[in-house]
Amino acid sequence: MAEKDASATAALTEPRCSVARSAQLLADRWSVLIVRDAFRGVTRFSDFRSRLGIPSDILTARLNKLVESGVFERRPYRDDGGRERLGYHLTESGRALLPVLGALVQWGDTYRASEYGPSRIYRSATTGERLRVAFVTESGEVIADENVEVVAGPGEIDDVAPYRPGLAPSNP
Amino acid sequence: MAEKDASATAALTEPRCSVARSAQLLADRWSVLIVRDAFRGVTRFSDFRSRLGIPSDILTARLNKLVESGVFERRPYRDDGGRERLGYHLTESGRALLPVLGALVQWGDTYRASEYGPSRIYRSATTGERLRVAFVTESGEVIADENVEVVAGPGEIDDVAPYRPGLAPSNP
DNA sequence: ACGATGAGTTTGAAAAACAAACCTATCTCT
DNA sequence: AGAGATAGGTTTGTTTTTCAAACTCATCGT
Repeated sequence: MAEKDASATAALTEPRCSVARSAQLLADRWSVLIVRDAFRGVTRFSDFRSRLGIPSDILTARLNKLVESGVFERRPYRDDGGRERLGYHLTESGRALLPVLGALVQWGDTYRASEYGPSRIYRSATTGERLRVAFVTESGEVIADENVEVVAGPGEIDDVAPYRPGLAPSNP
Repeated sequence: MAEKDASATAALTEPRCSVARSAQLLADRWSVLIVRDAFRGVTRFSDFRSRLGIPSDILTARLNKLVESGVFERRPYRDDGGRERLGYHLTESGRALLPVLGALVQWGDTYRASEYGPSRIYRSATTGERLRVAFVTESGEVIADENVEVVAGPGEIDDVAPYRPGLAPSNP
């Protein structure tokens, strides 16, 4: 209850590393699949439930967490001859997860390919061209992964080395 | 042991959806952080352990899983006056996860920003320009998320609608 | 009033994660 | 040769989380 507790909690639950913060929310067996299905147009509790085969208490818990963290918002809807209910819709923040899913799909299709071929294909809505996920500069130039380096930002606490693709990690 | 079992198992453990396959491997509390640290140059069991605060039995299990699935490979090393040991190094497949981490960082920095600023910054190794993750065509044109659509591929089993950014998911 | 339906809760059993102690092979030092 | 030291794990017993199945609750059309 004291401020000390609040900040101690924050230190534990709000790590400085974005990967850790994002992972805290998304890195469990179900959350990613829930978001994936949301991008496929699923909004209803019972649809998530039947498509994923997820226990309903877990679904409740995950949806609550995702709503609290602003990935989903609840929006009322009503079927003909039905009571008003709440559907789960991606917010702007939720829709911004598309590149995460895109990157995941791309990796899965490349390195853990299924015998059936890709199940989802990313295309330009305007030209229909096939898309992939890549690093780009602000001026729109595509940079190959081998030419990407990762360095410490202001939030970095760690004394760890930058990642440089040429210099293989630590012990070559 | 019969073929039937094998394929039934495959159906359960090797879903057609790349998101599901990738998530199966990476979407747990620790795997993402292990891979993140690997990109920061960590290779040793004890370094993963002390940096992450992960129980060692869990770390063993995760590293085994990641080695089995080809994200890491074990490589022997020897410190001065030490016995030979095995380090864990990202394979090509593991290094190909960089865009996944990049996308995750970008989302976290944007929608769940820490008060300290980003902890890791992605730059061009050649020009130093700041990078972001985006969808691009094969000819290198950057496509905004709003102009990305996702359609069923050959592996799709589902009768679900394509994702189109304009047409808000299902219940607008 | 009555049953149907969607969206959850509750309950008790099974699986996974956890912390801490322990083990093991090889090294250095004596 | 024997005594630590150390990295990299296993083992053990407890706590959390997940799971499946049953149950509740509010509201609808009949």
